[in-house]
Amino acid sequence: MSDIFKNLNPKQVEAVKIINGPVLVISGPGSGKTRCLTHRVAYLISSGIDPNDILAVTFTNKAADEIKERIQQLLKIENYKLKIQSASPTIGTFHSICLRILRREAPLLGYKSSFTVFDEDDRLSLIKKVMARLEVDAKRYNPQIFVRRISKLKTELIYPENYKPNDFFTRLLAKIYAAYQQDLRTANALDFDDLIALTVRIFKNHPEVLDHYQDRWKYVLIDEYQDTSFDQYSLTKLLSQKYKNIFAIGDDAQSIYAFREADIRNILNFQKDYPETKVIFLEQNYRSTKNILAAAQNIISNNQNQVPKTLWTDNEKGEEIFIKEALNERAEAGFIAEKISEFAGRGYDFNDFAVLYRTHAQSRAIEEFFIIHSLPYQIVGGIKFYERKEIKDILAYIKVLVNPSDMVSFERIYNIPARGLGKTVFEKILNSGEKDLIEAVGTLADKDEKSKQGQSLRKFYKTLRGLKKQINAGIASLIQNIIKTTGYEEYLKGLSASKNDAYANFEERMENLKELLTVAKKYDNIEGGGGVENFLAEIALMQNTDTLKTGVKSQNGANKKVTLMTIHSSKGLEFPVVFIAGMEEGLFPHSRSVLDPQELEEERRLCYVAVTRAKEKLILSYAQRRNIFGSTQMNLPSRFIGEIPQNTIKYAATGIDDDYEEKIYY
DNA sequence: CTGTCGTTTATTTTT
DNA sequence: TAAACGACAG
Repeated sequence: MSDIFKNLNPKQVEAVKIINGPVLVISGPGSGKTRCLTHRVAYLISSGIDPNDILAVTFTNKAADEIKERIQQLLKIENYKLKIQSASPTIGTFHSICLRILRREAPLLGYKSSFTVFDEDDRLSLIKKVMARLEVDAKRYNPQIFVRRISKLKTELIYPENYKPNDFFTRLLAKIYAAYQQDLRTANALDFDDLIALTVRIFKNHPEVLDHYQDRWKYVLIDEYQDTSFDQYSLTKLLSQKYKNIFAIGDDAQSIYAFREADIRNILNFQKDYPETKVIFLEQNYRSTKNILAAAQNIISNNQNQVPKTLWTDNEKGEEIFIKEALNERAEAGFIAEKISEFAGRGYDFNDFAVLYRTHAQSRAIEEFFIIHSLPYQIVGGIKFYERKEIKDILAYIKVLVNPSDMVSFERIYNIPARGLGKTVFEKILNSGEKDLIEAVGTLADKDEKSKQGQSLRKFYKTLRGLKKQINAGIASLIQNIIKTTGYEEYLKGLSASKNDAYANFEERMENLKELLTVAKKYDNIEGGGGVENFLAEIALMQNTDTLKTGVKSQNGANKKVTLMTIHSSKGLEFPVVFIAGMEEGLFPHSRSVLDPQELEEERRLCYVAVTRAKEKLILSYAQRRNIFGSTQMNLPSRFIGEIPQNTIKYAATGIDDDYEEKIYY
């Protein structure tokens, strides 16, 4: 029993031990948030609570996996006498948990349980289609605007039937929204926002269903509560309404996703929602030096909208925060590269370094200088595995086989590989009135047996029918069959042969398909894996290969790399040495945010997140001039620099060794 | 279908 | 500046 508390400080113990009633844990950066959460779950189980009664919700798959793993380890150590062998708590992302609920309950809303999940791409394609149909000029109105607005409405739980437009644009939006939602229905598909919002709708409209899930999960834990949006907030509130055993953990100061509808008020108002709440502050920081922590603290203290708290640490004072003024972004990049080379010789590995920036565009200059200095690096946030064409193509085939009403996926594949079918035929198939698009192909083929096109249709029909039969024969073999019977490999060969497609070479694409096969095989091997539908859905809810490859990452130092990424993607991570580049007014805080006090506060939180990633060394830099969209801008140093206490700062010498441009071009 | 040309637009993105 | 997209010609 005692092992659960062994590595916890008194505050953490307190948070872990309160079993009943609402608990809010405000957990500062580096204060052991995940530890607190996982130990709490372990403690609940050790106190005799049925693991089945526990639900833990996270935002990312990565977080869910980490929590699962750590709980398992804890329970192994504790070696409980309990039934934990057979039962385990439910741990997953908001989306995956709602997916599971909807697989059972979607018929209540008139969707088939086998519904497809549309990802970001599918959703955009569908919006474009809708706009074309309604003759909305895509030049005048960027389709993305509608995607965003609709997404926003859904997180506010507003659907077309209760949306009240009030001017020309919103009337247009309402029209598109209604058509889009209708099309989703026709396709028997849900988008990401639907997963949450429709679950909430079911809970609201069907009290008996809500009651069932309230009893199913009597203990609800939510990670990163500051990042919840209104729909997610509503969901957790409904779920925990009956037993009120809600445990929310997070840090208002690290709320940086307002632009994705995260609403900081959810955490700020938690006590209003649950008057019985016990609030616990985790303020001891185990990560950073005193200097770094002081800097972070001073920066964030300039925000009005926050829960007051005082972080402290037993760590040593550490070095001063290093600030470098560079002539331009190239000089800045050169400085960072040289510093890393210098430190790397003194006991640091390359993966001890992170270079953080506000915008992706900043990575280019840095990258260039890393190459010049032969520094190994990786950029986080590049092309996502599942967004690659070859992966999307094959998945689209599977989607059509599973859900022949999915016109978005069908549109993707009807002429890939090229089989002489054009847009006109596609429209015909779509407007045939047949719900099953595969059958529509067959019917159309029957109509004209003779023509070249008719024969092509017949062949396509046969291919799809043949594949459909193998749908339950294992996902891996299904994929192999798709590649074989459609001639996809030859198609890829042809693609890479056309000179324009330089970077997407054949071998690389085949490698990616192999990777997909590996995932599929893994999935096939899970007993009761839930079949193709769930394979597709889970993939839709998963972004990077990294998520899949955890554990494969080499630990042996063979390929240690400096990490380059946006501050947003650095949340939750830590590094011994952190560089924050582009500390300039207009860039950070971003010019789009400086006018609105709310947005400025979010930028400040972003800065707080960035600074608190650092364990030992923190190096900030800014450029006097920066090339931005072709023209040179002169920016003042970021106001955030001025919010750091002077006695923790050391300014680097400027001027003398700044001529990096000369160094390259002489 | 493919390539070219002009136009547009450039913050962050857990699902 | 440059890259991404869409229109349109071949």
